[in-house]
Amino acid sequence: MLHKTNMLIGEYTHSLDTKKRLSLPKKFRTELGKKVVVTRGLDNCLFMYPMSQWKDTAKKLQNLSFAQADTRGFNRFILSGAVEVDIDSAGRILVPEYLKNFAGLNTKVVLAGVQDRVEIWNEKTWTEYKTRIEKQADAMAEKLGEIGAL
Amino acid sequence: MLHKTNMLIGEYTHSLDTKKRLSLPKKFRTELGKKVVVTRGLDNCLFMYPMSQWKDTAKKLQNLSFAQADTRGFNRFILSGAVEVDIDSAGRILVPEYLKNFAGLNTKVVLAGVQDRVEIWNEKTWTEYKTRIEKQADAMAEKLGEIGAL
DNA sequence: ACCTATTCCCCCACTTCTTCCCACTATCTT
DNA sequence: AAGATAGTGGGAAGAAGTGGGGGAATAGGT
Repeated sequence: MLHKTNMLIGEYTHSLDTKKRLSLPKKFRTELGKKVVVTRGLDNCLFMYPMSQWKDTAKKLQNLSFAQADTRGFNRFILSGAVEVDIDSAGRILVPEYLKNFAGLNTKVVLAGVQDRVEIWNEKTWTEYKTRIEKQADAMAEKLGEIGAL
Repeated sequence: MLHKTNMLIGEYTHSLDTKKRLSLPKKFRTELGKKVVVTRGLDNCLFMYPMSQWKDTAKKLQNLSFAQADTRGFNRFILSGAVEVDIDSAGRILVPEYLKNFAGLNTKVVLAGVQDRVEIWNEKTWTEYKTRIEKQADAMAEKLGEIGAL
């Protein structure tokens, strides 16, 4: 299913000001539209989806089995934290207090485009995560190559 | 799969200027078009793809689930590291700060054509890598010969 | 229901980085 | 030797990110 030609990619460091405003990178704005959904993400970051994309993602989550306690928990984790936020005239969003706390955000924030979502990270957490991943990347590529995914 | 008649081949040393601009070898330009994607590569270099080629790669990555920690990490590594850059009137691209840092680039940079992509290396890292590989090449050939790959 | 206090949003100003354009040099060609 | 072409460098206009003030809206308490 192809929605748009562009996907969200790239890494940008922006700052969260005292009013909890966060400006989005210019490159993301057209793709994101004027309203987004922000939610708790995995690995201690936030996920931000364009509205169109969010609907697909929410649907996928709903299709996960209700019977299992762990997927039920996973659902709650993602869905209960979701907020619809609109983008102001300067291309900024307002990050709710509880999400800011969840991701441990302070002034320095990293916005990372990953396919159909943007991830919002505390800068320090991000760099730590990245160095950890970089070490594994070569081995990972090899493994994916073996199963023919790449 | 070859789409065009030319493959990207050859090795060139160019310089990254103070504005993080990098001119592409003339030989690559027609093949690359006027827009490319640059991303984190393996072995500490950067990969540069023509748009057409990138789309294939990106599609493969889409199939990796974000529910698993390792593929999630690999996705972040590649996708958040990717940038769509266009080539200016002088045939140069702009290398983002974080990619420059990742590959440890300074002024001397090597551009190496590898089939359907161009790799961008710190010159020193490149020469070191090459000498290391050359030593292994004989042994490698033997191994590949044994399993009938060559 | 009213007043107060806080949050939020729009607008404007400032600063820094990017982008575009032009110019210089070196090398290769004719 | 002159001309062309590739690679490199720098200056100036423009845009993107950031920060703050004031008015509107919302919530909360009495």
